[in-house]
Amino acid sequence: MATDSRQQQIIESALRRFSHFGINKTTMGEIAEDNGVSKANLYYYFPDKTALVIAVIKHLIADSYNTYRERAADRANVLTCLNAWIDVRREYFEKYYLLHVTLGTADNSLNMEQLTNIATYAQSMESKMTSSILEQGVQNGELVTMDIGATSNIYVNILKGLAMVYISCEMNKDLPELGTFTTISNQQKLATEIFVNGLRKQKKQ
Amino acid sequence: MATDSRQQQIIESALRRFSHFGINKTTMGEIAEDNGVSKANLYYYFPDKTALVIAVIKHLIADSYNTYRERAADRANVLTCLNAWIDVRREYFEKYYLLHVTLGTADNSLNMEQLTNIATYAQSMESKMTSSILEQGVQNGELVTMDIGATSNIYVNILKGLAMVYISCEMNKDLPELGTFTTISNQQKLATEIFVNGLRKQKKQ
DNA sequence: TTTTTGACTTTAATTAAAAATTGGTCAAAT
DNA sequence: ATTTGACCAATTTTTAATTAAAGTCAAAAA
Repeated sequence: MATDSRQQQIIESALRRFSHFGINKTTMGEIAEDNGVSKANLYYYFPDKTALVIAVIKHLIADSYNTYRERAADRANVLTCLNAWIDVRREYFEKYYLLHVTLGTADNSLNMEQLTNIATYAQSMESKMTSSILEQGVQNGELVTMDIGATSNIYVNILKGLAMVYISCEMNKDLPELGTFTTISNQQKLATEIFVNGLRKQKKQ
Repeated sequence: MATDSRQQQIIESALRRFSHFGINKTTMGEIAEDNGVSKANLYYYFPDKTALVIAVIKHLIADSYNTYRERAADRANVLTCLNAWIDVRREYFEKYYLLHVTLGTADNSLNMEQLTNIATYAQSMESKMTSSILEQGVQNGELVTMDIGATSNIYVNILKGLAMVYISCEMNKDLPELGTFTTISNQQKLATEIFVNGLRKQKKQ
């Protein structure tokens, strides 16, 4: 369908603006201009700005999971899988940093309830993906049996929390220092190593 | 010294106001009134508002460490020590929540650089305390040898990060739900259990 | 000398109104 | 089915006026 591909086109152009200038500083008029159509026409494809933002985020979620799957097809153990996932996370976080942070400081023109919902959805997707990695580890005999839902949930929150800790330090500046994203993923990997170790089944000697 | 005890008195009254109304909504005039002295006299004891805030925070840090030491004198293993520390953290965080959060959204009348410094100091103190717990665990033979500085550092950031994750959800409301603090400390304890497990030395069989 | 204060200055927060921008709508055109 | 110019309502941004609070100081009180 032509409508569908035009929607994709709009989503990608919106993503560019959101990640360059943030959500609030990107107007529907500008996005329309970028696509060579009128603002009114934009509203033929998306009912409101919130819907467009959500479409962009869902696009990003799907994209990052595809990237991970391509890359992690042959990873054998839990630690390498999680490290690969952390790398993907870092790349997307660094690339679309402004989109991420401006989600938290959104305009009143955006529907905060819907934005909260999509954030919850994103986290549940991440927890689901972590679950499947842990699940595999349990079935391999690599990890002890555990409450996989609760464990992956807390693991995701640990990653998220570590990112927040280091990002909050750079909040005064307009954009964070280049090294911050690397610092975050390094800390996340260090934490992951200890965390996975704590779930590891002891080899019988 | 009378001056010293008067300072202590001012610190305690300021702490009450800071934790009830936040730092920004507490004026030096009000603190002076609470102590039955003029505002000008307050500036005889503290050079500026920032200095008073810092004195209050240092008081709180010392107080919480004393509480921990009293309580954890006979704790034997690493996990119970860290859990005891998490409980102390929770009590102080809940009690002085508004002081904590208003530190991050401070007025321009406060010296942000000095405030950042005291926050860094607080974290280094916490890291030091965690270090001594881990150190003891290593010497007990309970934990493997490790880079204690780096490990305690990341552990403190995990605790801090988990708190940030759950607090950020309640940021829209004026004050967070009652259960949030319990949720945070429960998650912190769960993470701690896995974390300590990951540092545990394997018993020879 | 140490402590205290009233009166003062300066800086920052708050408020209110005006102007500009932007999200969103709709009938009509293609 | 798609597109648009013209339009409205709501929001943000700007500006200036007002208020309030941080911080100072010479002089008094202890």
